[in-house]
Amino acid sequence: MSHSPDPPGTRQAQKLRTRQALMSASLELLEQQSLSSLGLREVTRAVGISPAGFYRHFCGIPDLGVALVEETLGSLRALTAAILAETGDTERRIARTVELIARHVAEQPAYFRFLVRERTGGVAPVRRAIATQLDLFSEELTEVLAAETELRGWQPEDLRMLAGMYVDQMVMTAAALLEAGPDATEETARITRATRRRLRLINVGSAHWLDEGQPSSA
Amino acid sequence: MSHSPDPPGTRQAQKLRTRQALMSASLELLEQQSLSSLGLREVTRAVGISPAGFYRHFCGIPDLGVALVEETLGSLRALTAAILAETGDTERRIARTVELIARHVAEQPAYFRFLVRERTGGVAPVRRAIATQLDLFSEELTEVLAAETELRGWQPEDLRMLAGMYVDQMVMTAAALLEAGPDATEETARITRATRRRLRLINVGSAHWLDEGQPSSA
DNA sequence: GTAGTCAGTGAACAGTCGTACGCTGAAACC
DNA sequence: GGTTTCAGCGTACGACTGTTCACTGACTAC
Repeated sequence: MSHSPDPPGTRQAQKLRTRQALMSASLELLEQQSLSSLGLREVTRAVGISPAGFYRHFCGIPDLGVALVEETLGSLRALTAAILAETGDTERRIARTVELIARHVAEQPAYFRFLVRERTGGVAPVRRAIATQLDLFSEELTEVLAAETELRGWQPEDLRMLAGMYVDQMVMTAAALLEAGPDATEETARITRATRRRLRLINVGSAHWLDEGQPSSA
Repeated sequence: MSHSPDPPGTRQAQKLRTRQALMSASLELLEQQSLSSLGLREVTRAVGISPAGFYRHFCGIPDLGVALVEETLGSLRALTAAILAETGDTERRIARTVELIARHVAEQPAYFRFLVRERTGGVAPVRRAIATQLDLFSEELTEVLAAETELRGWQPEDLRMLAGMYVDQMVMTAAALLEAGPDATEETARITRATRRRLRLINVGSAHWLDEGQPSSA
């Protein structure tokens, strides 16, 4: 029997699979607690490997946390890319943006919950990793905004400020939606409505920023 | 010796003092971790009482957390009262508001760190308690805004939205200042500058809200 | 085919954890 | 005065924690 001697790369593939299992199991456990209280044994038990096996993949829970940040990045990238691809008039873009946030949060609640919770959590390296990523998105958004015709003539620092407000608004909306839970349709509607209103206010503010927003005119 | 038989109420006073010690010790320990990983023994050890003694004051760590929320309220009340008492033109009020936030956070970092961290932390009752309090502040602020002459003619829901933005902006600023640390004067200046800019944008937005902010005009 | 690599094991380590029990001694009460 | 109350103690319990070590056995490379 010329059975192929197991597909090549079986070794490394299996290792990756276990690593992935550790991460997604952690993500599940983290829905009800925070990273600083997550136990190493708790994770390995959920995956079905021995505690010692954990160290073949991570040198500790904080390390796993940082890895989770990087994985979570995927969800965030997909969301922001979808938002930035949005076209149409302002009101339509606001509606679609909020819609997109709500859908992504509903589809991948664990990722967003992790980000929102550990952004201010008790594990410094994870906090830093999340902050770095959000800053990165903010910078990307700044560049996109710089190309916007409505924002012609804006100072770079003002553009950064505006981008930061959008990013923070996204995070806060995600946090509120998660807190409401998946079945609270009425509360969810309330949150998305409030977010649309906020984005509208920010847009009105930017429309008149150059008229009276700069302190130099004082 | 007609020594007074100890001031009356010694018993209750001592109990209160121990309770207070438990709470402030917890607050200190929480600067480096989150509530869901805070150990009961860890707290009693810091205070110098036996683990069993803890139960004379709280029925568990989550209970202590909720009590901490109520205590923390004092700091928040002082801050918001100071902000609301501010007068003068818009730009001056913005500057003073941000100044006040920075000072309060610098003077009572532990309280604000606790609020910011546990607002999205892993302990549901504490999360709810903080959300309730922040909602309360938001409502109070809504009523104050309703009396503002510049906001005459605003819909109640729009006022609530604006108040919510201010509150969230406060929380986010506090979070950023805490993350920077007390000695990062340059970073602190950067943060306060950015916050002033944001508040300015919100103000410009509200100044033109009635002109074009309402979706009914579409 | 044979030697080497290495993901995962299983046992043991010294701690820590939350909780329960009955006790003590001082404050509070009548 | 005597009696009651009760904050805090000491001890003990079983369960759980992170980390280490030498090990096995399936995969890989030559």
